[in-house]
Amino acid sequence: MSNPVINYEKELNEAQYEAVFVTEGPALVIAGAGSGKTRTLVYRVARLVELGVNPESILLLTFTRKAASEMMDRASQLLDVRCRAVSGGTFHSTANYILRRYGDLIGFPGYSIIDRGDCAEVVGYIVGELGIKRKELKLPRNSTIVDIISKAINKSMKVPELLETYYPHLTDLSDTINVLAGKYDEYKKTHMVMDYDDLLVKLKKLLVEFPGVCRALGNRYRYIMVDEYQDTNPLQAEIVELLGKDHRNVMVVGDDSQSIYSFRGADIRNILEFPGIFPDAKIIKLEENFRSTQPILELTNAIIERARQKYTKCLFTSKSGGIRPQLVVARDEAEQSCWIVEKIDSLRREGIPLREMAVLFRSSFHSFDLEVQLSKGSIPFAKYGGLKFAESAHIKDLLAHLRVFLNPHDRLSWNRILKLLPGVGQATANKVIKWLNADVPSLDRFKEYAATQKGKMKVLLDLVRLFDALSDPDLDVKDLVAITIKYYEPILTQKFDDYPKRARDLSYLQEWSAPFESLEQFLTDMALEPPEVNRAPSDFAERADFLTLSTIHSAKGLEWRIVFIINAANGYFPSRHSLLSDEDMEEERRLMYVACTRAKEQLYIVYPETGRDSYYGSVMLEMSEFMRGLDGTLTDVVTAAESLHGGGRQFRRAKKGISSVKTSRGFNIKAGDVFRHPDLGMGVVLEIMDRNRARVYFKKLGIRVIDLRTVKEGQWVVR
DNA sequence: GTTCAACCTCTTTTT
DNA sequence: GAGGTTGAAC
Repeated sequence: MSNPVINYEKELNEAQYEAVFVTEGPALVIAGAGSGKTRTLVYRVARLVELGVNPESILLLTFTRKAASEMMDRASQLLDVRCRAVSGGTFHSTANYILRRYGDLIGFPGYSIIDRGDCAEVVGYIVGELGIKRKELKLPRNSTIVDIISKAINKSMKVPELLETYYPHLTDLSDTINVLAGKYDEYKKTHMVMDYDDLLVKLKKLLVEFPGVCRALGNRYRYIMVDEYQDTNPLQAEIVELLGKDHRNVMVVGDDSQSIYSFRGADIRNILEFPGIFPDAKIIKLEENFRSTQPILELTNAIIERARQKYTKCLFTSKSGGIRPQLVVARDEAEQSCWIVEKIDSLRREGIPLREMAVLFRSSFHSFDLEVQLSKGSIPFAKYGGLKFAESAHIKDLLAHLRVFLNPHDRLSWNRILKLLPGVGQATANKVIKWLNADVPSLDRFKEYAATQKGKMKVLLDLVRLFDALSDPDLDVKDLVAITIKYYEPILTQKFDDYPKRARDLSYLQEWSAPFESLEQFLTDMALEPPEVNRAPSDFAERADFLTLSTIHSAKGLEWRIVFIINAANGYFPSRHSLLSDEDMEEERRLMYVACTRAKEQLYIVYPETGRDSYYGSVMLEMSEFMRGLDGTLTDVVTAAESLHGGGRQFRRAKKGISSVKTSRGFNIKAGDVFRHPDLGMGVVLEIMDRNRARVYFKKLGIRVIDLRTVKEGQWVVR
């Protein structure tokens, strides 16, 4: 504790200082993008601990565990290690922590947590049990049914009511889906499982029905801070209210113009109505932007000013200078990817590390093409968002074995692992599970069953051997994972063509499991806060410096010197699902705002002029409507072809008139000609550089400069 | 009756 | 790519 006293006045601006020093009573901090929100929270944690508050009685609720743990690290550096002891995490992990202790009061003495995929499987199982004719009824996919059930809970609506508003085409199925929702709930109760929503629902139930527990928890968490409050749902708001009602030391921090999770039930009204719940709440606005340069801020302010809903603040910066955001028009997705790769390469050569750059997109599949091109261009990257590591088939396979080992009641996992055995399909799996459930299911019972089997069914003994190996009490979590991997590897190789990649994931999983003290903790954590990278750089050299690819949702709260936004075209971003609803379009706009405000120094917004459509083939696209009217005024508009290779110089030259050239072999070549090179394949001429050189875009290799003296006339196909 | 390979479609965002 | 569907092969 030898750190010098923190100089709050020097290190914070006025508004931040005020937020840090309001240590008692309710407070609402409206924090604009890049206004030092995290900094403020960190200093406030340090301040409270400095004042002698027990760190464990500070509850810091954030959107991801990583965010909480980074804040605690920074506070520790500022003050001392006591800050590491702050109770921090997501709403869900905090709910889990509390329910593990008090769950028996509401009928859940123990439980496992199931993810969205598991939920869908439960629904599928129930549909089968009830003998519902999927096709006849035109029942939507299981995952859609789960979405409906979850949305109903998060928006506090009844299923039929929700269907009317959000899924009008499914109102005919209202009764069926309602029945399914009921059965689904029953299943969870009898099998002792909770989904993500349950964690919040059950926590609230506990707080409401057991005032004593509520008081005890309020007493334990004397200082509550909630980050990203604009993205909480009404259920979460009620939980905060219940926990804080005695001491009222509740500070919520957020930005109404960055609310991007309404699809998950988040309600922007939470933040706007906070002063209604705590009428004496201090309202503090952080409006100075420390992140972006003036031209970027001008663009982002313009984007959000055009929103229908008026927001509560206006950002300013004292930073001047900086280059204007660039709006880059590419011919198609291939050219877009190609441009990004080249641009990143040239920035890297200028000495900017990859870790200072990010490519952001609306939907995770938007980056597929780019991922391929980056790999070809030897640019290492990590991808965030989209299908999670923990949700991929091979990881779920592996974990299912451990889940059965821990809890033989888990019928979903039994089903999964049995079907992995050769010669075992759904019918056999059902038979085994039925037999197991005729009595109390246990590993011994399974062993008994396997022993009686003959012929093909002897493969069940493989599983028995696995469970025997896992039963050694001296093994730690990492050993258990290692043994299971060894068992699973032959199945993996057989099942997946891309098994080397997946095998790497498995060893990564093994690494990840090492610090856990119990299998239960490990499995809970995998459901609640799994590793977030879903495509990590493959080797150690690459791990030193890599590019970030991320969905905008996963980029929340982060910043980079250079940001690229791709596929900024109507239908992609804004998403085509949102085009018909004003409300959804408003959220898309906020999403664009979040994306652009991630950039500190340079911002590139890229879109392709043509796209692929499964019905129409090639289609024309238009620039994202959030950029309309801002192109050319607050952004520079360039085409990808011009901009490549520091295109300015070549662009001028092209303008001067070299658009066609007579080669030394005596025939004319012009930009736009399609051409077949004997070694490089099909290409299109982008630009004639001089008498002897042209830049050509090859389908296979991207852009290459070729020597015109070497080409023969017969190779050209004039368009 | 059962498994499994080959085809199809569709792809928003996440704790 | 993952989930669903279909039909051949056991």
